[in-house]
Amino acid sequence: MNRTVSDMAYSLLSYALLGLIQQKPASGYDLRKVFTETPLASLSDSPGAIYPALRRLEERKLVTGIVEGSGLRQRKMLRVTAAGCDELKQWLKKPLAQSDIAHRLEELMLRFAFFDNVLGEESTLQFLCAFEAGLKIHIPHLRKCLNQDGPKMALCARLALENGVLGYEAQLKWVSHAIHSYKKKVKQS
Amino acid sequence: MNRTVSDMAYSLLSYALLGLIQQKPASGYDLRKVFTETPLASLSDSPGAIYPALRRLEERKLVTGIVEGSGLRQRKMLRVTAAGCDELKQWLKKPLAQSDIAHRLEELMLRFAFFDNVLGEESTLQFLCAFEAGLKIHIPHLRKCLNQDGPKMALCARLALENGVLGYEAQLKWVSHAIHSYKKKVKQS
DNA sequence: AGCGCCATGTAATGCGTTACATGATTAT
DNA sequence: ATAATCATGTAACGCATTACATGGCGCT
Repeated sequence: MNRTVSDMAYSLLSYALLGLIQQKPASGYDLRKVFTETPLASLSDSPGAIYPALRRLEERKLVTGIVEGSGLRQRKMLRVTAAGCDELKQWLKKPLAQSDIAHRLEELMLRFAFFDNVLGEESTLQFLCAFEAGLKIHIPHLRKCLNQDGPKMALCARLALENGVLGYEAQLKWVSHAIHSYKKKVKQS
Repeated sequence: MNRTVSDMAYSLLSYALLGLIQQKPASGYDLRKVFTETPLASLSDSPGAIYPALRRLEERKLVTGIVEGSGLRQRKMLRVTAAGCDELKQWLKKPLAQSDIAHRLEELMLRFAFFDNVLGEESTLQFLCAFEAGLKIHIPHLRKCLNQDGPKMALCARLALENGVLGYEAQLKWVSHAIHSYKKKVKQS
């Protein structure tokens, strides 16, 4: 997977939590519900994952928590610090590598979902165009694999590979739709 | 993610290795190359993941290794045992849950890619039909989210959600193509 | 009175990541 | 000769998983 420390200072879960808290201050319980109830996020909703991750974010001063305890029954509301917002922005701005397209599509989409109000219009369009360009390189490569090895492969294996190709082609359709939507919005503002 | 021990006795990587070894006896190095060079498998190709995983498979008697050492420069060729083949079959035969469709599509496709020569035609078609049925439940659910929350969401977040929906719709197209291909093959034999 | 939800955690365990290490063989 | 590839590992580390634990609150 060739991922070095500089690529990922924090875990995906941490970034997702950071992004959600940035959108709207929330408690650990709120965040858990996002992962259990909403379709986005195939991330862990278990308290054993979330609370330690939040503690780490707090230790590293990316978020701060204020206990909203009316008596007992306390709720710790978390909000991002300036450093946290900066760290999030760094993550979102990471240039997208071809290997991200080949192996980490979910991470790319998770990042993109947090672009609003953090990255500007220019960066967003840049991301989408880079994504489109990457897909246009990756898809022919996959098709070549399919044409070369497909006839030799057993049926299910070949169908699974075709599934991958069709998935990427759907991504390509999406990205041109996304670019169109985004440009329309830019013009309106 | 609600995954209990009975759901996943071994890691995804372990099953992928087991499946590949079942297809064709291989050395650790061969298996690494599969993960670095072929498009299928977003799994780790690092020796620190693969060799320990192979050792565990050997300890648990799911594979056996014979050292093919012409002098030095040894190569340990691994092949599945009867127990290993059985364990693989158990994994492949697991009934697919709705949560698999919502959160673990990659795992489903990985499983499907190993169906050839392990599961029969009936199980394979059953899997595809269950997958299709699951998608037909999941897609309207996602669409509903999009229609309800979409207007309230910021643009990138909404586009990311749309990306998910389009992805699942591509899956639905694929599955009907796959069922068609598979039925054609069954008739021929 | 008891059940389910709110709300936050901890402990043991297993596994993947990263980085390091070793040595043989083939190509240039 | 020396770089790249073959081939297999180990050690420290971080993090997710699983299961367990605690207690208040609201409803019936």
